Amino acid sequence: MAQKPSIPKGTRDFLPSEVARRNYIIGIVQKHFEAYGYQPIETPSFENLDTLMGKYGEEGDRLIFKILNSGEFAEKVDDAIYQEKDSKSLYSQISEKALRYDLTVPFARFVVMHQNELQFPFKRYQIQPVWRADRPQKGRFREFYQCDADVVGSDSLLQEVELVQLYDAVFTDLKLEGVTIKLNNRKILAGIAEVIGAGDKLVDFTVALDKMDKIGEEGVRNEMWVKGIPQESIDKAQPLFALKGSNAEVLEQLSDFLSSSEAGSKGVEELRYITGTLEELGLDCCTLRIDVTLARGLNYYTGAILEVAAPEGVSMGSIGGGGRYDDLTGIFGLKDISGVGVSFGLDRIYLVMEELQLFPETLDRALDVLCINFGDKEALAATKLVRRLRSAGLKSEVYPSSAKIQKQFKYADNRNVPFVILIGEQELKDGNFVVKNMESGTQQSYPLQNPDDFINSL
RNA sequence: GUGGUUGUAGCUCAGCUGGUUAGAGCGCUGGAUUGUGGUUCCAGAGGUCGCCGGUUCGAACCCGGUCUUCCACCCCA
Repeated sequence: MAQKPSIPKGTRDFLPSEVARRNYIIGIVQKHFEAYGYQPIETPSFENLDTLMGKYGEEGDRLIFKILNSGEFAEKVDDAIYQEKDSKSLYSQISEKALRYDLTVPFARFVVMHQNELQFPFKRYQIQPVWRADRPQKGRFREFYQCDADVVGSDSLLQEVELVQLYDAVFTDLKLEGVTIKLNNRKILAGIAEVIGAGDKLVDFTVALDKMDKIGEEGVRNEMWVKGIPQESIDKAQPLFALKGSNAEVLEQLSDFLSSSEAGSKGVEELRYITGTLEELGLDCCTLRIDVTLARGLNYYTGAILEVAAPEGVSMGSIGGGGRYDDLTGIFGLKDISGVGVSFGLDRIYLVMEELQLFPETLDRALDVLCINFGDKEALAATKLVRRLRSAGLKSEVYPSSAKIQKQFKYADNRNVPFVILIGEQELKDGNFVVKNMESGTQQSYPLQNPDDFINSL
């Protein structure tokens, strides 16, 4: 009995037209990565489990796909641990590898391992799939692509400026207008927590603040209270809810609010430089907005935090994110290397572009020319012609059998082929081939010996 | 991980309080049209109603489980 085929939850097959569209996005992203001086690298699909564990927080650990050890792994499990039924202590006994969860941590590992072969500052880009054992939703898959650009070995804020420009360049090229790049700084968040006297609750504080968009001021205050942040501190945070105006004005208000915090002031100073410089340079299609409620991002970020929101009206989570991490390589034994990078969420950008119908129609064109097959002799002549068309860069083929002309034309139509070439008995005798323009329906003949006129007419 | 939601032809979906051979549109195949597609007309093929089990004389429909889809949490691209 044939079993009904299926693929695992949260994974997808891609049809030719989908691959064409994905490659269109990847091509543009890659082009700009290289224009900004980033070099490509690749890392394995799976890493040692302990390379990944503990780098993404407790929630992240849960979402890492663990790979079961090979062989008789069950025999090696400690009886006591087995009896405890505690998954966490079992991991180390039955799994020592895991699918990569993002591209940043493997990159940090890569930098440490290859530090003597790299020229610092090192700028790399990487476009590869990652896996998360998440529960799928719209725009959320268990296997998806990230397109990352990071630079390590430079603590210059010019890098942050360039990364925002990079975002802008890519989205402009994709014609994806109305994208908002949200900017914040971990130091500002730390400073706020410090100023209001909730320094020990930094994580709970920022997680609550991050929900501002969703649950509003009242909800945020409530969530903070539930998490055990003193009412007095929550009241002190009041000015944050009232931040208004341009980026410069928001920074002015923040600067006052954080004047007593060294870290906070530093964070304000950094954002002032970044936004000021970008103001001078200008952005083509993106809006840069300082957003103190932006707290997301993995917990290794230490400076700037970036998140990219899809154009208004499109319901989609962030389509990109990034930030600065001062000590990610430190975990692997290489101190004092600062890194900063951004990520493009290919799959979500795809969905947004699809919804806004931003893909060029020509992407569907997988074939430029189809030659009708009239029989062995005619097909041979067609094959000779096709060879010349191919070397001229035209995607061409001869229909493989002398099926009904009607059927062959229908095939051409379904494949969106713009030109159909006919070489039948008559054409062969005259030494011609007839080109039919499928859109206009007009036909024109050219000499078989010299197809250049046709090629040049395209 | 928690709560909900969805599944019927290749696709989009009908299918009444359970009742006999499960329907439509689009698509597909063939013909009208022996060297011309997209329009039109005619004909045809295609379904273990996600899967497993239960209730019932009888289940696409009711119940349980499971897988999948999507959604809200959680978290994130």
